Amino acid sequence: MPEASSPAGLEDHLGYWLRLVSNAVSQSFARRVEAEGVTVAEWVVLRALYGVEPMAPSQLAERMGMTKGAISKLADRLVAKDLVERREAGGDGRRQSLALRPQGHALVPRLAALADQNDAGSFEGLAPEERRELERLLRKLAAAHHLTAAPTA
Amino acid sequence: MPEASSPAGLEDHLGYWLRLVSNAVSQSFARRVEAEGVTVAEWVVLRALYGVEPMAPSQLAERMGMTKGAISKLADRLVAKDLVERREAGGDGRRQSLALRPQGHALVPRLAALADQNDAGSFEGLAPEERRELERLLRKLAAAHHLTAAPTA
DNA sequence: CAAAATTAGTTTCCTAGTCAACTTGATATC
DNA sequence: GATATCAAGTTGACTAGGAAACTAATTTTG
Repeated sequence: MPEASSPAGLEDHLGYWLRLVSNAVSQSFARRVEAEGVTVAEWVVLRALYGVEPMAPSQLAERMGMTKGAISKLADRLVAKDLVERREAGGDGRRQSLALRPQGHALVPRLAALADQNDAGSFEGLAPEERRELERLLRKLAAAHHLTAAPTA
Repeated sequence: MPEASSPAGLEDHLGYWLRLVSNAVSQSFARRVEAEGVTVAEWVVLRALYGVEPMAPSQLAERMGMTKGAISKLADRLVAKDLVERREAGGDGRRQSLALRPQGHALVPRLAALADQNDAGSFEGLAPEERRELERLLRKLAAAHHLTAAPTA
């Protein structure tokens, strides 16, 4: 606990530790997936599109907590890499839907393996029950903040 | 648990939940400090310089896990805002040191209060003992990854 | 002590986001 | 049915950071 008279320090905030560890884990994962030519955000999109019906950009934006502008550019990059395909959706000329192309579909399991490895490496410092507890706490916070996030399932 | 045959989903990774919650907490904090005209990274620098001897940019870079290039620009912005001062350090013409200017010093307690509020709001979904446990786990991970981070003390 | 290597910080180019203005298509209202 | 409004996506200006080339000052080495 800090002295009564001094302002709270960085280390006194849970948010600080969260950001510190999260950034390290994400950077580690970014380095891994870079070898497959994609970014973390691109992995999230690819996985979200895997094994489900084609999805609207706006839906992705909501799930990923990104703006529609960001998704638009992200989709551009994935299309340029031939991993994802844009289609006109339904009768509505505005709506489109994004779907995996074969190359993108094939990539998902490899990226998932990298994610598995990264998780294993990043959290090996915790005992199994600690990992479970961490997950429980994080999920609880996500729920409390209505971070509905990726159903992928 | 995912089916044996399907690749792991986003939700199956602890890193995913960590990033999700961390981003939400950081964005929330970013919105708060914006009212004081600074960014989260700037708060970290200001707090790190508060109540200690002037510090070299390279030292800050290491503590914050940022490149020296990033710190150089960050320092530029803080100097432009008159919150921080650059000095030539010691006899070595290369080294410099960064120190708070009065305005910067005065700002720290106000930003610390915002950080307190943000932490309170972000983690109110957890019981006190859960918060302590989360902090313990995060610190343990930080230590395991040699994220020595900010001593501020 | 001159030349080479090293170190601290800066700068340039690039990437990936946000925000807000814009375009275009659909819907609602009069 | 013309017009106003709304919704989906795109675009452009801007921001923050990383990587690597660069500058300048010090230190090491021959």
